[in-house]
Amino acid sequence: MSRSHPASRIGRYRGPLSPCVCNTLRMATRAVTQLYDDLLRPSGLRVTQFSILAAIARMGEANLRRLEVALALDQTTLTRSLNLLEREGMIERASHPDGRVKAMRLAPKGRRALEVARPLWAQAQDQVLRELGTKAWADAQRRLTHLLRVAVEKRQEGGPYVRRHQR
Amino acid sequence: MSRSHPASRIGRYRGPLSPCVCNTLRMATRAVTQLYDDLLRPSGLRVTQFSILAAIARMGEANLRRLEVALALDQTTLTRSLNLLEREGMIERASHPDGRVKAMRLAPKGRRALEVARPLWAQAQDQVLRELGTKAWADAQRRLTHLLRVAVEKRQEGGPYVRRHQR
DNA sequence: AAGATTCACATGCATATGCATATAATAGGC
DNA sequence: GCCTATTATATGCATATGCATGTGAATCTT
Repeated sequence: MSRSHPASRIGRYRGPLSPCVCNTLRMATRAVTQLYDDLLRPSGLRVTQFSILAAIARMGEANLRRLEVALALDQTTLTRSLNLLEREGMIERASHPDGRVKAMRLAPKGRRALEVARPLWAQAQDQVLRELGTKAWADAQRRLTHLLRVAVEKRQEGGPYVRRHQR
Repeated sequence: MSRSHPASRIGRYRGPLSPCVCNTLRMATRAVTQLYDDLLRPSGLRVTQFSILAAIARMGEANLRRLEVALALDQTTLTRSLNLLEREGMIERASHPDGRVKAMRLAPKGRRALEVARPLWAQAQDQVLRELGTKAWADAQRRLTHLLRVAVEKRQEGGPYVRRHQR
């Protein structure tokens, strides 16, 4: 198992891996994503897909705009992710009066997958919270959510280097 | 600028966006990455590339294994990222006694790009730390780094659902 | 109601990410 | 030294991500 060796070296490392907030977040996110994905594997869902399905389940019926807001995920990414989930039979289209809107809801297969995934997700969540501490995470979550809001607001203001296409 | 509208809706949202640690991390990481990338744009580097170049600069000379450990980034991802940086002329090969090792170091162009990028990175870092609070971030970083280590250790132990290829 | 504008979504392109596996080179055991 | 195991990196495949832009449908303006 050669792939496990560098892991053990990471395991021995002490001290901050990088002073960059973004890089630290990216590193932690990669590792945590792998942890969730490992545990979710029997459900056939990755954590990214699980999050989207769970969001749709919460909303009952969803479209790109609402999901873009709820998941802070670019619309163009969502278009493709939803197409994948639709091809897999996890979600299906729902009719909508506005001809522009592509409303989607859970399909039976998606509902079943979600039911299988939930307890697996809970395991991953437990493992992570045990390490972070529930209280510390509540605090971190507040701060990350605040940061998320601010970052989004900054670019909507349009800073000097935020290139957007204008018409 | 239609792309900015959903952003403004995210801006109005209050409360936790998701109870899932992984999803919260992913959302925050996406937003923060965009903030850094926006500011880094004049340097021609994305924050992912910046992190790799900075790591190589710290090491002086690097190979995949060392970077895999330092960046907690899969070796196969690094192979491709380094190829891109090499094609761009940011890094170059350095000779190495072990014929298997692909040692790399900064090329002049990479050194220059890094110098352009550093103050831009500092701006992004400042903006983020101003929101998070330097002290709170120090705490969060400790926890995230700990979590990273634990997540990596968990999969090196090989949990029930961690499929690895054996020979 | 026609024309312009806005809105919701899709597409082309490029990078980022990781799993499963392949390949090449070194190290070890005999 | 030879055969095998290990190590370092690469490749095939698939998803994730976002920028720039395209397309079609609703809305607004006059």
